[in-house]
Amino acid sequence: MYCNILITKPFNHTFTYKLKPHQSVTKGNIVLIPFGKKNDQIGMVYETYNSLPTIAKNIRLKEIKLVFVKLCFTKKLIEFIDWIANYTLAPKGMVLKLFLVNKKIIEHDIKTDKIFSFCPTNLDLNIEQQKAFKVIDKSLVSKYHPIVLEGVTGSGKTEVYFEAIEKILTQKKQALILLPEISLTPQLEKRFKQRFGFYPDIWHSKITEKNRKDTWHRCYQGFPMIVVGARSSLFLPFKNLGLIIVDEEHDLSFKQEDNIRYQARDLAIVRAQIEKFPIILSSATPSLETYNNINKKKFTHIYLPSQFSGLKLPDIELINLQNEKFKKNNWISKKILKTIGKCLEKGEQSLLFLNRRGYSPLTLCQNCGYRYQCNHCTFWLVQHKQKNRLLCHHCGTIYPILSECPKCNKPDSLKLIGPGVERLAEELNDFFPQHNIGIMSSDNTNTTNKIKKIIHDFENKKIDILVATQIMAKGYHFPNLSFVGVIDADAGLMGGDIRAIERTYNLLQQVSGRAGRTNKPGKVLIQTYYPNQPLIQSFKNRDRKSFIKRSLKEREQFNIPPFSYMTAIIISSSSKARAESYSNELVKGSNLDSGIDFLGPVEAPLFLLRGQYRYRLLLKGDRRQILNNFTRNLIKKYPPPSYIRLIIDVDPYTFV
DNA sequence: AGCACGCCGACT
DNA sequence: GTCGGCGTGCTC
Repeated sequence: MYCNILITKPFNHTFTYKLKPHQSVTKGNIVLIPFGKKNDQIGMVYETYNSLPTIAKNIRLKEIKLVFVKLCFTKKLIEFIDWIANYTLAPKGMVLKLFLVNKKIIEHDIKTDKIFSFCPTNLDLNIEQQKAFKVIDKSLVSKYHPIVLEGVTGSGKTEVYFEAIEKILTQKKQALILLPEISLTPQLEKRFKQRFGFYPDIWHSKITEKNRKDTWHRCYQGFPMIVVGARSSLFLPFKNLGLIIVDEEHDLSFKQEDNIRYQARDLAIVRAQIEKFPIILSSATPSLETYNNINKKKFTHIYLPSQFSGLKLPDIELINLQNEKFKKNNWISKKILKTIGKCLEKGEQSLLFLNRRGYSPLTLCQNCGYRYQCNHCTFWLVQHKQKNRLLCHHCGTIYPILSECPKCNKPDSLKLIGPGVERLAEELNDFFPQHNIGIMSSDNTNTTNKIKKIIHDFENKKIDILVATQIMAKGYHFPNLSFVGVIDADAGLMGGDIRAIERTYNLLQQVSGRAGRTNKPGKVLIQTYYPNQPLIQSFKNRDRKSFIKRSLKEREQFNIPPFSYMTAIIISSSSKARAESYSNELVKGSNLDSGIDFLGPVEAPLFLLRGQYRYRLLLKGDRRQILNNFTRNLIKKYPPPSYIRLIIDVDPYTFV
């Protein structure tokens, strides 16, 4: 007997192997095989033959080393793998690798000593929540359309989907809650425990090897369980999955941008379709794509109004920076300072939001104008005062802070342009020296203990004013926070990136949602140079509907997603000339009558990244399948030489 | 993706 | 002389 095996390496094709006399396999079996110099690589049986297949005539076939008899992927799971590879244009072997993770997990021997015990509880939902749950409940049995659960922060979306999970638990099935970021898991874990009395399984890149093995195998065995996880948990081998929740559906982190490129939320919808179970997309600010699907009646829409939760929405006010006179190296307006002062008097906390890490985003020489730039990337270096260094936020390279200009050698000539969170904290300190000012950014929240400490300090009023980046915009609940100041609402509106506008809107909404959540309404002040900008206006008037409507209309006019399909091809090489000439070859080689629009090649936004020169091509078409076939044929016709690295990004998030 | 083979520069 | 840089090609 012979079989073709898909290996967890970047191949689209299978490799043929011989079976040992006593072995037998079926499609989906996980096996250990010799491959190249290694003699124990993991793979999956993809086709089986009773006699030698013709393709493998001139090759010395190797034998399968070991068949994991207990491990066999189902037809539906293989269908899902094939679908992902076909859609994302990633090598099938790499897609398989997402599911098989690593050898240690596969080889782990399975023991089920855990006992599943769960007592249903009856929880009080308010009228609106009950109404919402009724819609979900109906689809839990009859199903099919993905359900969008929309409601502002604090309106009780979690309680509603917990109710659905309870139902899944009583049916002894499995459910998955997908979160956009690891940092959100502890919060949800805690709430879950409070609600259900036991902890869910956690799955993301930082869990321990033991938990990883345990969770993977219990998923595979179909043990009743709830998994809370980041993107990668979508690739767990659930045998008995009955529901997926995608929390913070709109979050751009669901789009994986390194390694294999995929949109976890979109793939979750596909998995639900293939395996025939319901899926709930939960968000305070559903994405444009999702709204479009609601409009087209592909998704069911549930809206949770906030007024039933006793929640008071904060008062939003704009500050026109054009009328503001700032002292040198000051960025906080008088009105914000005054409001913070009032809060401090009342013993309430404030938060300043600026989405910029470090002390200063740009350093230049006052004498010769030299700008500090990363040696490997087209990117300014960011000054970090706390860690006393310059840092490239793209590749992470650390540079020392020099006392003189590296170009003209003039001492003490360096000037720091613009603020980061560290610098704002310094400014605040000048005004409120007797109060505690905290900083929260990815630089000081990179371990769970550090996060816990900051959250704890803020909750216990050891911090009076917190200066934070977007890292705090998600999920945290600070009961005594009554004021939020946005330092630069205009950041992210420039640069022609259409998604940036949507992102800014969401960020503003999330950030201002932090203000005054318990019984007293909060205050939000927003600094902007463009108070009449449509986005700013619709945000101030809480008119997200018209914002969405206008954005969708714009996209329809320009025929961009979700009204067309795009694929980006990123061509990179350490040689600029080689990258350029291969890019041109691709463009010349493409048939102009194909109905596919071709843009580029252009220098990628980060032209030099980690020492690689990068060009971008953008393909646009009306149908995904046609566009994908076109892309596949193009690459087949012009296979990249080994000195060129190709990244194919299906549904790219930046259209530059 | 790994890994080995092989061809060039710069060290004891 | 050789150590090691990475460009190139192969894996049933």
